[in-house]
Amino acid sequence: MSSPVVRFAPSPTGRLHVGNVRTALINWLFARGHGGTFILRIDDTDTERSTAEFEQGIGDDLKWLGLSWDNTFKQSGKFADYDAAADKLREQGLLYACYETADELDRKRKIALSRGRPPVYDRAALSLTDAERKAFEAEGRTPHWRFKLSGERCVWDDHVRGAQSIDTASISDPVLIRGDGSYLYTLPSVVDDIDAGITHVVRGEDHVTNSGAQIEIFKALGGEAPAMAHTPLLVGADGQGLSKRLGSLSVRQLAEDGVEPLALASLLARIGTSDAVDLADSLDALADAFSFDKIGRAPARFDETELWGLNAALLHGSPFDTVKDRLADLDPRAAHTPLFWETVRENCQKLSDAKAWADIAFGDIEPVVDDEDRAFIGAAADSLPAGDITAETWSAWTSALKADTGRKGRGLFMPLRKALTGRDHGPNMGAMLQLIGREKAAERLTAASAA
RNA sequence: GCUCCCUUCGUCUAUCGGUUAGGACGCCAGGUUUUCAACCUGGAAAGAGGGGUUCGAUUCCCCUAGGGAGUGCCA
Repeated sequence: MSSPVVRFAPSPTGRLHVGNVRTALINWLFARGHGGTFILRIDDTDTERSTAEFEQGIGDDLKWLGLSWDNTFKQSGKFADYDAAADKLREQGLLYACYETADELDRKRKIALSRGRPPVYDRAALSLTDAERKAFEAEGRTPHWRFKLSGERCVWDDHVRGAQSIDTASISDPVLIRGDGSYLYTLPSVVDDIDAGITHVVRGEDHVTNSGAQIEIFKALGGEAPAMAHTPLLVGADGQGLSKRLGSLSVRQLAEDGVEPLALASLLARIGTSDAVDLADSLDALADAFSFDKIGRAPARFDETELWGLNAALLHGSPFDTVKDRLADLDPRAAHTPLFWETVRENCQKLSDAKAWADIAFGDIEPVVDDEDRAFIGAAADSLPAGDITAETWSAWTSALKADTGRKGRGLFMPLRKALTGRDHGPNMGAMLQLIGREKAAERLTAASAA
């Protein structure tokens, strides 16, 4: 395949959530895997709802995930191009003025529905006389403009869905220009796709009907429609649509909750595909493995439990150097020695979990001791080897305790763990003892045996 | 209502009419270990339901049920 050119086209009316960032990721992976170009297009034709803040936020979300773009532009700067395209359509008689109000259209839809008919626009405006048009304009109505669909079946070979066929007679002629003269997304998208030389339109399957109409617009504007790939949408772990939970599943929220970018990318790139969902080494590795024909046609389940599993796996394999700075921000004590991270990472699902272990290793804790272990802890306090605590201290100490007390296994180790860390689970005790240090260890053991 | 799409172990999926229906994650058990984790070994676990077509259906067709999407002067 010659280098593809793809685009991700969010509208800056909110932050990215897992659903649309997945579309961005798939576009990026496809481009990256084929030496192509990834364009970020800001669809801000809806000037009412679009904000510069959201635009910035979307960029931040993409960068956080690790997606960079080769080029970016905003639709709000290209109105002249859209005007020219609209003229071209008018010349062909494919763009016609309509005078119905939103309420009237709404009523027409309801009537059609109540009669068991599909709510397709009846093209009443097409048979308006000049006098009628003048009358409408005299009462102050400004027209909105619809594209005249051919009424034929629009077919294409979708990279994900296979052979597609949309009966354009069964859908309404799309409104391209609002009554106030502003553009809806339909026409600008096509104009920009032609202009940018987009070779593949990759988006969610909520757009398949749009594609039917837009392919006709591509043709009317003299362009050849790009290849199309419509991916199934995401559903929640319960199999239900994601829409109600979108707020909590924003990229920003997930990042704040401690999700690592590569964990999210690994999950989003693989769910709903025939590849196993596991942690990828890098985005590039994901790109190498990516292929449209691995994507299934059923909705893909986005399961947060799975995400956290990947997040933990990522952290467990992260070397100290890669997290040192963030650890220092979290708690300066956690970044002093690689031993700390190497010891506690196996017990972290998110990086911030290390904070609790730093408190246990370096702060003050409440030792935990069961009554029947009190004497044993007392003996342990007395036999703590003298001198600095090294990697060997723990095993020397516990071996001696084993010989002296006859305790072994869980009965030997668990009381020590609880007395030293205040918890019944946690990282390797040999290393924890080193981190805790002689002084604090002695204090805790004494406190536990006396309590 | 109408249109389109989908339905295989708990989950994501493989299977291009004939398979002991395979894999991954998860789960369970055993092993190892010092708890957790990791690791090793083993195990349980699936064709939504009903009709066809066929020598033979998970696979093809129809119906039903369930799910997703669309049906906007949103994108």
